[in-house]
Amino acid sequence: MPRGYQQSPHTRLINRFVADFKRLMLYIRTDQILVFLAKKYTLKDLALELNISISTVSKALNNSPEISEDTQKKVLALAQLYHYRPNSTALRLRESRSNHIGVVLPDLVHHFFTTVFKGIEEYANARGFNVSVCFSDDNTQKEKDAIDLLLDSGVDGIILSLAGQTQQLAAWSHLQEVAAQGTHLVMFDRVTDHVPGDQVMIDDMHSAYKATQRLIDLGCTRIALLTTESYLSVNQDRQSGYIKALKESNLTYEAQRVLALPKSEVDPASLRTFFAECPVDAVLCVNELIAVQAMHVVTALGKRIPEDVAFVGYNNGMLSMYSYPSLTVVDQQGYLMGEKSAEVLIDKICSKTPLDISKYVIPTTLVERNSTPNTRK
Amino acid sequence: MPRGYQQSPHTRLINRFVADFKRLMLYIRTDQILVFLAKKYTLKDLALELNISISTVSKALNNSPEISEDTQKKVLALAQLYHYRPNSTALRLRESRSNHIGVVLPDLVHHFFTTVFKGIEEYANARGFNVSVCFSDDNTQKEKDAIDLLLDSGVDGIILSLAGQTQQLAAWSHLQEVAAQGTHLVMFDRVTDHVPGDQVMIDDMHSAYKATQRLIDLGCTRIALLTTESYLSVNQDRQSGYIKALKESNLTYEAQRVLALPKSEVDPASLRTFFAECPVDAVLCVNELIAVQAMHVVTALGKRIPEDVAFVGYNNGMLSMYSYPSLTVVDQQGYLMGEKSAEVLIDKICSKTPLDISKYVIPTTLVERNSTPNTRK
DNA sequence: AACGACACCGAAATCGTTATCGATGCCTCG
DNA sequence: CGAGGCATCGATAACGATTTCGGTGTCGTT
Repeated sequence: MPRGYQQSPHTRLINRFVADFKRLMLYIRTDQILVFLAKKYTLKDLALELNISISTVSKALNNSPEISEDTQKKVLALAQLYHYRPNSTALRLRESRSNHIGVVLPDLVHHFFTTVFKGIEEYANARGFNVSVCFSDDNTQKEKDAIDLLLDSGVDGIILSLAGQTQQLAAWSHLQEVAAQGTHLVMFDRVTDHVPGDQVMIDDMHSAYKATQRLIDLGCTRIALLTTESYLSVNQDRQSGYIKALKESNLTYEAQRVLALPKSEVDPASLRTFFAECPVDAVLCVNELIAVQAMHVVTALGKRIPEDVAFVGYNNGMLSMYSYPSLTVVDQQGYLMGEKSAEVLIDKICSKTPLDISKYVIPTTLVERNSTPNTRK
Repeated sequence: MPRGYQQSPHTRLINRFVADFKRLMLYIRTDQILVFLAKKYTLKDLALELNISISTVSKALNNSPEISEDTQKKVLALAQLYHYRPNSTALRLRESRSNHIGVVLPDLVHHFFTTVFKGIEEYANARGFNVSVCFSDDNTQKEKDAIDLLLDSGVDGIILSLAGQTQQLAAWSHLQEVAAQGTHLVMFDRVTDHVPGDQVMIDDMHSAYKATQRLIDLGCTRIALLTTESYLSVNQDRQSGYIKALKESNLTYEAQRVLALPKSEVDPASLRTFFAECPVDAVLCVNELIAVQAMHVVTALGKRIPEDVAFVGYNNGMLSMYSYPSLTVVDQQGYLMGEKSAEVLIDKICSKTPLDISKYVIPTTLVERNSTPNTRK
């Protein structure tokens, strides 16, 4: 026997019998062909069965030139027969990379986050990365738990949009922990400078400015703003843009035309009193959910959209598309934002030299539909 | 020196200096405090620094009784200082469990899948499991790729809802591969018996039967069905339920009152011709997207909802809630379905003895809103 | 004084994989 | 016939953590 000089042939034979016997026992015990087949095969199993060493099997499967064609064929055949897949955990341990990123989202009911996530997922998958998701429900404690879970699961990086409460409380310690673990962080949409990490966002101020400007161009002069309570930085920026556009056109900014709703739910009654007391000819809403509900209220008050009141919202989602009338919106291009976030993160993970922290601004577009007139009144 | 009899004190000292030196070099090279701190600390690092063995550090961190209080305090202090976290990959390799499940969804634009996913995610997180998501876009090849990615990433189990194309082509091999890998599989909503795995679903036939029955009770006699092209088993079942209810009430089932739309997009023109040519007093739609669009068309034709035409849809989503009029729907209780799927899967993963394959039926409810009259006509 | 119990700690195996470094024959060439 | 090259393969370390087992010194008991 030409092989087997380093380990006695007898040992090999015995080992093989032991392996076979174990499988047989497993088979008999469960009495199910499927479970029998479902054993996770390792290099060791293949090696024992073929009576060659683990290294040889590994090299054969990896197309190493130092393995004879004959051996390689045998190995490949057996591997295929047993549906062998390398144990990814072992690989990760060696490579000390998991090809795995985590995403923390405030929620998933908003169409915006759904599309961002889609962008992240598709880009990451295309580069062979797995994506785990957690939700913060705009709650700081849940955000912390989510980050802990992701860090403990060994992700290479995290993409996150800040929970509302976190921005409100300015509680950054759980996020700084991410950097302390040497895990890369990318924030999108709701970002902060208090935590080291890249930022991907839209220019909220400018987009609101442009949307308001468009309403003014269409002949509107009494423009309302429906926003949420102020702790979300993006909404503050949008309000700034709204005010800037008004001032530039010499329209007075009246605080009574701004309604800040509690984020959790929209109260139709407060909308009714607002629109009843405050005559307006246009409304800018910081999301589509508020917009469609406001449109219902305004319609119920006997006003026509867009002739009497024009509406512009944010988020190019299903509600905007299929509302009646369909809603003109600022498209935040969530898909692009997701793609960019994933790209930035994965580039960082893959690069050896540390890259600088940077900020990216995704352009927005105004999608005009039937809630705004197509010509100046 | 009481300790150090197994390894010479000199070796220890040298090792510690080497460790310190390496860290120093890293520090100088990157010139960033943060990166300096961001080094991933291992048990080895702590052990070198404290001049004790790796085993001792491990036992100290795990509250082993055989470690002196003194030593444990020192270890814990250093671990905290360096933000030590055990390397999860190494743990997984030992435990041969990843505490990680994968989810494959046809898409995320449908509110239904969003809620199911939320249910899965929250339940899994509560039990310390990570959740990775992939999308099939109703495409068999992408479904296969997604499963490959998940299997390669070493998930303990997979939750999936079949891609439309997969059901159409009856292509099951990539799903059987999951079982062959010894990975547990749970299917929800769109399920099949051709693949070994648990099933969580609603009783589509019965829910459509009940919805149709309700319309009949409200005095409707000419009830239309808007469905998608037939390869989705759930929609076939719903059609059966619809037909059954008609027959039981001695209403004739007329094929012309059933419109099967291509899944990709709803063509308003075909809806217009359908409603123009086919006088109906009620419509059952297999999802909310079709329903709201049909409502727009019917409204445009001058009919009133619900007085002239009543509408019932599926999926209790944002569109149903905020459409005008708001839509009566069959609530599939996506959240419950997600929770149940995750529960079944994780129970299987955690149990040592193989459990039998089983099917679970989640009850549906009819959420009545303004698209159906509240009393009999 | 000798022996055993006990407290405390370290070495080594293990999980599955890859990469490095030998090691073995065989063949060829001088 | 011996040396060296080549083709082919195996042993081993390493990744980071846990756990079993064994070892050391101390102290108390007889």
